[in-house]
Amino acid sequence: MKYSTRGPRAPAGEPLGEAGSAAKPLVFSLMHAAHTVEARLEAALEAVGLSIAKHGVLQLLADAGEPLTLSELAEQSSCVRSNITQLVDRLEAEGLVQRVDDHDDRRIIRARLTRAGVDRHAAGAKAFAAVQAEVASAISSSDRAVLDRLVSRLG
Amino acid sequence: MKYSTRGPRAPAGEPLGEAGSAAKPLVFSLMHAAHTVEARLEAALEAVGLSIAKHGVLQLLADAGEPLTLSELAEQSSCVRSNITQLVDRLEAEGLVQRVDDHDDRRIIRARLTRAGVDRHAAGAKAFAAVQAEVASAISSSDRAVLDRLVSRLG
DNA sequence: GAAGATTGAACGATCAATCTTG
DNA sequence: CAAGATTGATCGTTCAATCTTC
Repeated sequence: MKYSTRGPRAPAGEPLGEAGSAAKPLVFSLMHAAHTVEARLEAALEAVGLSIAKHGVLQLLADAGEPLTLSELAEQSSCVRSNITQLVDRLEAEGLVQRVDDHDDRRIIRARLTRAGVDRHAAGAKAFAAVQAEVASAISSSDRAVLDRLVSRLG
Repeated sequence: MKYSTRGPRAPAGEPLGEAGSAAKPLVFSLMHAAHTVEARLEAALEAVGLSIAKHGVLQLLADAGEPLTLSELAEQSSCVRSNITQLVDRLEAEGLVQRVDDHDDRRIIRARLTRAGVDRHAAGAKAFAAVQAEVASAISSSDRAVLDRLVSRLG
């Protein structure tokens, strides 16, 4: 979910004395930062007709360089299979991917990038990279180190 | 959206030479950290029968200490009004809030915490605070300062 | 007409249940 | 029965269109 960016307005048992240090809980700072970045990614991708989710699937297929089964896509996206079913439905409706059957195992269905899908992915990757660079430039490498430590402690 | 936690497997133009420093783009580190925290919040709230969104609304009502109009809830939640309409539908169906009409202006509808809503909010706030404390304890105050700077630069 | 709320459609996500194939 | 994919339900979110009331 898109957690509200504003923390509790008047935290119940707010410990006074930290007046100047803006005691907004870490949790909110973190989520606010992440949502800001996500919003930028969404805006950049929207300009080329993609969502983050769609770009994610196209990226996986482009990286693989060959069609992937829907289960593989689900696993690599860390989501459930039914999610991919629907995402691929929409991508297919837009003509960006195509379902292809496996002739050996008829349970298996792969998603294949179409010509349009390859093009769209290229545009998406460009937009995505631009945001990434923009964000990276706002952050010093020492800040980055802190963030990495944070991630590893939280993960 | 719940952005995939894993960055690009083999970034296109990956600049070699930073081998040891795990060159996963900042963007991914940040979102991964945020999603980890969000997942913990979700799990903690689920245990008391709440989602992050529902807890958010209950929190606003509890903070206000009085019924709020649906528009006020939407504004303070940074979401569109229709979102609140449906959220309040579900909260009302669960008996946690109640819609109350305004007798002066018949367009206005307020959400009021029920007794059960007050109790549920208390449980949610406790669960929420526990996660907050847990996260805070994993982070030094100097790291916190970095994160705050990050937020302000990104916002 | 503008404001407050609702409804309907769509997207992205999850879960449970089902269908088909192995 | 397992595995792969789909369907249907629900949640949270947005947007566009509508209804009622000011």
